[in-house]
Amino acid sequence: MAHHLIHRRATTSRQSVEFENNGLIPMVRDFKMRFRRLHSICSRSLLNEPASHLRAELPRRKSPKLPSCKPPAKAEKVSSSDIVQWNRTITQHMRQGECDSALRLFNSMPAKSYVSWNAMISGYLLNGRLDIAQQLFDEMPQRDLVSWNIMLSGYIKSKNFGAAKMLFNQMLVKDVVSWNALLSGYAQNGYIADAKRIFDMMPVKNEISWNGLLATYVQNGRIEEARKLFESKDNWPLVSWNCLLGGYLKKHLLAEARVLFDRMPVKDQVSWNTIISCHAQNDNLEEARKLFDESPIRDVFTWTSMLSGYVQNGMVDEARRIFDEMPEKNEVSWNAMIAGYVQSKRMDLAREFFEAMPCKNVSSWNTMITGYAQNGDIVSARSLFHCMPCRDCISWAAIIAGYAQSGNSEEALRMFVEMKRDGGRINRSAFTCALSTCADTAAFELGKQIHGLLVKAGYHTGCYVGNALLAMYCKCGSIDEPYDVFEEIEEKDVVSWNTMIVGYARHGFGKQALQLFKSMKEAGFKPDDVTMVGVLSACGHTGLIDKGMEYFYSMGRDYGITANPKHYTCMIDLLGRAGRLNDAQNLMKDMPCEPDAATWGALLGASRIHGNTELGEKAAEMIFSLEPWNAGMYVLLSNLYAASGRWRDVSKMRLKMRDTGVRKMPGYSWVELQNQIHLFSVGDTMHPDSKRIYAFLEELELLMKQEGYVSATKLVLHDVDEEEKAHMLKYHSEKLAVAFAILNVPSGRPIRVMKNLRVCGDCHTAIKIISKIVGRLIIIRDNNRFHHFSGGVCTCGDYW
DNA sequence: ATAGGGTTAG
Repeated sequence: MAHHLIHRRATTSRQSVEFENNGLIPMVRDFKMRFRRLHSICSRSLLNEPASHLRAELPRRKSPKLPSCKPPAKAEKVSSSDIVQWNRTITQHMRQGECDSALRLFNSMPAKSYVSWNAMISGYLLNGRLDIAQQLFDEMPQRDLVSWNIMLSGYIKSKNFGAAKMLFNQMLVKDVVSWNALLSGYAQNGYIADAKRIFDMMPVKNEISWNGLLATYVQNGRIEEARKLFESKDNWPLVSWNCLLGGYLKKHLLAEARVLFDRMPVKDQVSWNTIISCHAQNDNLEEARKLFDESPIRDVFTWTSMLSGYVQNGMVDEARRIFDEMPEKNEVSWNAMIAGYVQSKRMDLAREFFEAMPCKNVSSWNTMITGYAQNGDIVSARSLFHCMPCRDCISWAAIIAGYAQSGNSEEALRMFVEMKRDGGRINRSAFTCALSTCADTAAFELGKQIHGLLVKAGYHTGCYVGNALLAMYCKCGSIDEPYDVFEEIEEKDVVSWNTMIVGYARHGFGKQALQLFKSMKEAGFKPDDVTMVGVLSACGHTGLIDKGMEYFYSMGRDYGITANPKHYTCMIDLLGRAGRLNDAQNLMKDMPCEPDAATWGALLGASRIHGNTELGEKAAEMIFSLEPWNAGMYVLLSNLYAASGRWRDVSKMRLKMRDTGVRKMPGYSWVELQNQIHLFSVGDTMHPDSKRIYAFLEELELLMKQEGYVSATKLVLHDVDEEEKAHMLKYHSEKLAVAFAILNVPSGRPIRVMKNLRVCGDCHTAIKIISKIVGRLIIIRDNNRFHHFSGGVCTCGDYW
């Protein structure tokens, strides 16, 4: 386990609140801040780079020849048209990524204007050098409004929204460009309501402002609001038409997109490309092809849209034809082709194209890594990951997912920690992956720390990440925290609701699950098959037999959901719990699909609880034929025999297991304590605290006897063979883990124990009483559900 | 000559 890897607890506090005062900050403060910043930048640059970029002189590296413009070397007076010419050249150089030669020009200018400085700043920002841009901005003798606006958008583009807001507030004069930039900052950071507020506050609006609000809605998936805004006004410029069209594309609203496209008064190449990919991505390749042929111009985007349309529809050979036909290819086209081969599991061809690709970028590497990982070749994925020239957050996410999916959770989490240490930005997908790995391995402590990082990154309100976070808490045995997470998800989808409902159900909180189901419908969501599994099992847990039946029989009519084996399993469970074994059997006979092992398992469980050995045997036979390797079922049947005193059959089962070569998976229970996993097996004496644990258990037994508890093992010992007897005399792993946790988890905090198998019945009874004696909440996760023991009762209602 | 809005791949 990798839990010891992060020792420091992540802070969950939000970043400090930023001030906002509409730019009415006194001059003095502005200068003081500026001075302090300037000072710190200067001393920093003395340590790192001797600011050669700024203090003029020529940078060390050789730069290409300068364009024709000759600087007037000896001129004493510089005409303004000369300065304009210089400025223009600086911009040209910057656009070609030639920062050094631009700087050389700048340094050799006999006279500079605002524009010269601004062009330099803007150029550095264009080339990703926020640090130098900032330094120049601070050093320039005077700034005009454009300087401020350049810096403002620079901060926003480099994801420094906090700095952007500060800068905006420091601006004494603002124009519509400044406001528009701020608006787009709010939009890009997902602050929809704030963006609207800014829009309403703007003293002057132009068409870019209107488009900014429209883009806010589109970028954040609020397509309905975007549509409403768009229809509220006429005369939108072409970009806005394209913007809404792009929104429809993202939401796969093909019909809406088509209507809008046909309504467009003017269409440019972007509009054609968008509508083509709209059709291509929505299984309408014929129409896409027609539009492709109709399109007045076909640029790389047009061709690539078509290509990726074929790829997305699994038509990799057609994609290849397009690829070969394309007059011009860029890295996106190559990557799409590689992705096509990856998807069709032709990794050798993907590799061939990858090797042949002249312009590999990070995405090409990422596609290959993801491909290898998804095709189960973690070794190749890993080797590409290690030799790629530069990694981004997607590369990390891909390798983390690869490890997680190949069952190597430990390595997956280790990579996450390493990625964090690497210092780069962690994207949503890496978070989601790491969280679901935590969920699978019940790495609660790490999961909570990741939650802290999520809040800092501002991702916790997002739907995908939020759902993963929610699932992590549910699967790690918590039920209050997930609800908080659930509430914080800003745009809940069906999965969010389902995760929460199923979470409640698995924890035995049937009432809450059904309440949430009600809210879900009120919120306008249409339940799907997963929702109904949650609802039906919640009904089972709460003993609402009739209600459950009603939901089961009406879900087709109300929501168009056909019952699958999972729904039937819930119903068998529900009827079984109520002792209605005949009804359960009849229901199974009525199933339109063949019952699977889980469904028979539910029947076996019901038979066991109600002591119906005959039915249990029948169910077990079915399970053995369907899943001969399912050791759990042999054990279950064996327990059923034991409960009815059929000891000979118990040993027969043992023989049968031996003959079929099925090995009972050894039972383990574990407790996570301060980033360490404490693992226990039956009768375990390996733990350093072993003596204390056993002494405590004996002490507990005395108290439990006073509560009327009689150990089931003591009752049946005389009929068990020697081996079994020795086994039963020992404490089961869950008891050891619970005792250890009571001794070590600070009082007031819940005790969480994980077990890889079903909780033993005797232990279940014992732990109920223990929860009462010690006055603690004990939560046990077994292989398929949660038990919350408190005050002598368990949320499973003694049926699991 | 410098600042604000839209489309394609992973």
